[in-house]
Amino acid sequence: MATTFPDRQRTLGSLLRLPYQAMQDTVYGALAERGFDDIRAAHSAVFRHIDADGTRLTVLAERAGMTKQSMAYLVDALSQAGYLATTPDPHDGRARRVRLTRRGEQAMTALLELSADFEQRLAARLGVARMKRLRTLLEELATVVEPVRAADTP
Amino acid sequence: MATTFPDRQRTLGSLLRLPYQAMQDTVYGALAERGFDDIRAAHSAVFRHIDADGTRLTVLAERAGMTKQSMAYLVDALSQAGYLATTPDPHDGRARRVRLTRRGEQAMTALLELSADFEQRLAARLGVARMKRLRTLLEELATVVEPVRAADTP
DNA sequence: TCCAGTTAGTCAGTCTTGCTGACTAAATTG
DNA sequence: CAATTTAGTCAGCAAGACTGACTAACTGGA
Repeated sequence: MATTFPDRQRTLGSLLRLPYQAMQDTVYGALAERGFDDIRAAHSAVFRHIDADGTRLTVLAERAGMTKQSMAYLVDALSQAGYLATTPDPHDGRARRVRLTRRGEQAMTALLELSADFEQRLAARLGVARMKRLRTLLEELATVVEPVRAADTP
Repeated sequence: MATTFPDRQRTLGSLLRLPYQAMQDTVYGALAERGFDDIRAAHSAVFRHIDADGTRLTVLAERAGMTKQSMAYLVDALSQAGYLATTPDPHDGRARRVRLTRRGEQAMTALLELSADFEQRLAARLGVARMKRLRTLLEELATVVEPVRAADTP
């Protein structure tokens, strides 16, 4: 018999991870089926943070909370796959602006659609009202997370 | 000016990821400060799924949703660091039972404590009632995720 | 009972995604 | 204008996941 640890209740972490993982798997799986099979979850760090009129590599890295080398790696892959184009920054000879190509925009649209889809399917089972409350609570949680995190090392 | 994409509202995914990441960082950071500095977030796949009287490698892998090779890698690292001990299964000469050592139990206790701590600090800011509602909704969400995921490829 | 098939785990190699450190070239500032 | 900062690149490393091919041990049916 599996003697489970007695006091082991689900941590908040696992409650957050479960739906997050499921969503990732489903959304990126579906994205691949739609023909965007060279986009992986890690690449979302770019899509999430890029502006409509282009963004510098360093800014992308900052926003994503990673090193510029790591961001460069992601941008490189997406560029080679045709989702991004980089142009030199007219105001700064060192910098390059990273922009979405048309195909990049299509990918991002698909990504947002599929995410909304997944959420809607969850809402259909959970109840729309509940999903709305959940969303609201998560948004409130977001505003509260950073202070707690910062208070970590006083 | 950063011309953000107009219709970009937060996806459910990012709402889940933000607190999850923060919690991971905080909890595993604090765990390191308590002297368990050789335990990384990936190792939680073991702690989460191991039973008090030991568990087979393959079972751990199944529960964690990963290959047995990957799980073996994690178990190996934790064994070398003294958190796990493996004994041959008396009923099956092929199998090994993986168990927590005393130190392993201490680590797991710390892990659960620190997780509860973090949740409590969030609750203090969010309000206990809200945190309770959030938890309930996340638990309900969990029961609903698998069906939706399965319905993915009909 | 024995042999065919399944199961537990290992070995070897690969890929993805992050990191650090050292560097060049361009911009900024005192 | 020299010193410093900033943007990005190059090279190398590590963790954590994967696949494929394998050995040893168990199991069920003829």
